[in-house]
Amino acid sequence: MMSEIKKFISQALTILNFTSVDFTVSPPADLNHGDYSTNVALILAKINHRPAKEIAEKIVKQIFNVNWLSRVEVADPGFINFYLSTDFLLENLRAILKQESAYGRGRARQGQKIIIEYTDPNPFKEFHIGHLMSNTIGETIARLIEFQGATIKRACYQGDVGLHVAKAIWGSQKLKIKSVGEIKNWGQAYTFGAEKYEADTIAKQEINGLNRKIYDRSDSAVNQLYDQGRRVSLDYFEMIYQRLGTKFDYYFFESETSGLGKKLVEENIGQIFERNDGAVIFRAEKYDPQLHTRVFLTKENLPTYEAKELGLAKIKFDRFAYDQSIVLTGNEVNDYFAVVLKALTLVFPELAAKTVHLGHGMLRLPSGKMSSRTGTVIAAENLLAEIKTTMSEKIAARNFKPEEGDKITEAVAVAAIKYSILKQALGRDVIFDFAKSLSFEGDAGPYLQYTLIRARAVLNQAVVENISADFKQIPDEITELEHQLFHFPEVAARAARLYAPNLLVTYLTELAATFNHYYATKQIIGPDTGAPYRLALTQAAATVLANGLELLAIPVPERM
RNA sequence: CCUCCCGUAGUUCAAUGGAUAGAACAGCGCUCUUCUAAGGCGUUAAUGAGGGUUCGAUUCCUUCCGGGAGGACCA
Repeated sequence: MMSEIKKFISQALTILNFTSVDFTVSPPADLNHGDYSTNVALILAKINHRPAKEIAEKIVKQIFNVNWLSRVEVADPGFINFYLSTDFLLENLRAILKQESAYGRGRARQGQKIIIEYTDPNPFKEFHIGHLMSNTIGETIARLIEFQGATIKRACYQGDVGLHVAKAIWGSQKLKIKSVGEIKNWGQAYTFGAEKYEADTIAKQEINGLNRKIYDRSDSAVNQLYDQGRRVSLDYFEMIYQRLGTKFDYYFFESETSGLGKKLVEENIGQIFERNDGAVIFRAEKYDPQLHTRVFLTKENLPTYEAKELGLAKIKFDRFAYDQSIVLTGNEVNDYFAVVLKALTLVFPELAAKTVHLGHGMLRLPSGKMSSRTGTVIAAENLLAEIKTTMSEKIAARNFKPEEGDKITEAVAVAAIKYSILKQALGRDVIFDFAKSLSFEGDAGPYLQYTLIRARAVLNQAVVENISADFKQIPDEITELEHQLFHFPEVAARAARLYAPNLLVTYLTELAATFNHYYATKQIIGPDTGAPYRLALTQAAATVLANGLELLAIPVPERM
């Protein structure tokens, strides 16, 4: 509808002999100002030295016989507001009931092949709340883009070689850990190894030696530990992905990108890269003063993460010939990813042009940054467990059977943490407030779940009472709900275009509030003849909430 | 020292250069003989400071103040 309105205005401008200008048509922040609003008159006012309202009036007079608009009005200081007609909005409700889970789909990415990399935990190390954050955001962005018609491949890139692996294996040897089949023992082994590496020079030498053995696989005892630890880690990650609703299509490992990365750098020494003090470096500041020099091959002739990233770009493309490659990481690597991307534009210009890097913020606790190096790391699993424990007390009051109660706590815990991550703009840190996340009131994941479950409860009750949704008896006044439901596809499209899940979260929260208000003020299954229409509206609201929660990858229990 | 990101109610967050800067939590006061009160209704409260661009600035530019991240052989 936005483009139709834009077209009407352009035509009006031609008829009125106004110069064509760049103007916007968009839903205003406040739906009381119409379903759409344009600033065209404000822009023309200056050029034509006439009051904006006068110009707006002239434009409005040129717009007639549009059956999907109920009115077009001019508002101070010169906005033109467009209100959709009741008939049009009712037609949309019918469309929602018909399309169900497909309602809201867009075509902005139709036919595109997109690969998105996120989560990226390292085997042998903890899957901490930073990974939880990356997974949550990445999964939602993947779903948003998929909803716009793209073919999406989800990728996870994992560091299965390198010093952290040597630290973990060294730790497991020193601690004489017997059951290396348990993930928690590996976390302990890594922490021990990492501490000693910093504090003890002998340990440091041993770990460095071990690192070489791992790299060339020359020691069968080490190989056995390595293989077992890697498998345990990967299996464990898989269990978490299942809880969070992610299914990866591709797994890439540093052990496979390092060879190609190294080769790509070596082939371009003298042109793109240069030798310096024994290492091979890339002077990115030569191309952009905001960038800096980074090492791609160390003195030991080992590829750094930067070099591996070049190899990874190519390996991804060979696996899936993408139109776009999205890489989601923590924003602490923003500057350095910019350097890598610059190098990539010189090595593979066509791949670099298709690559987008997104940096998300950190999940912080009131005590500060979590880090696996300082030992204050919080495992994602522990955080979820903590939330579940607190919640189970609340759930107990509701007398669910233990099995269902556990399902509910799981779903609500996932919703609580995911919501707090997704509700804010990408790139901003999330201060995780236990008390607030556990309160489950107001602006939170469980609020959305609760609202949907409640709507469904009404619909179920209607089945029991044998009343079905219908459009025969339309009320004189429709509510804000009908308007909001219409805007869902636009919000989903915008959230996808801007990689901004928070826009969808805000929309869904507002929609839930509107529905809850409706629920509180109207008896949906009431004694009057209006029940069928109210059920249709309830059904539509439930559908949009469900579709939205699906995009956020927030599970919805049957009851709560 | 340099680069990047960020400063919005007491707190945690929103806001596509637009209209009266939205929520939630905390506080105060209401609200279940009706479909789930994890709900609804009311109420107090904010753009770090100064310049600039603009019809219009939380948003763009600039200076300062404050916080965070990064800056050669880890990632």
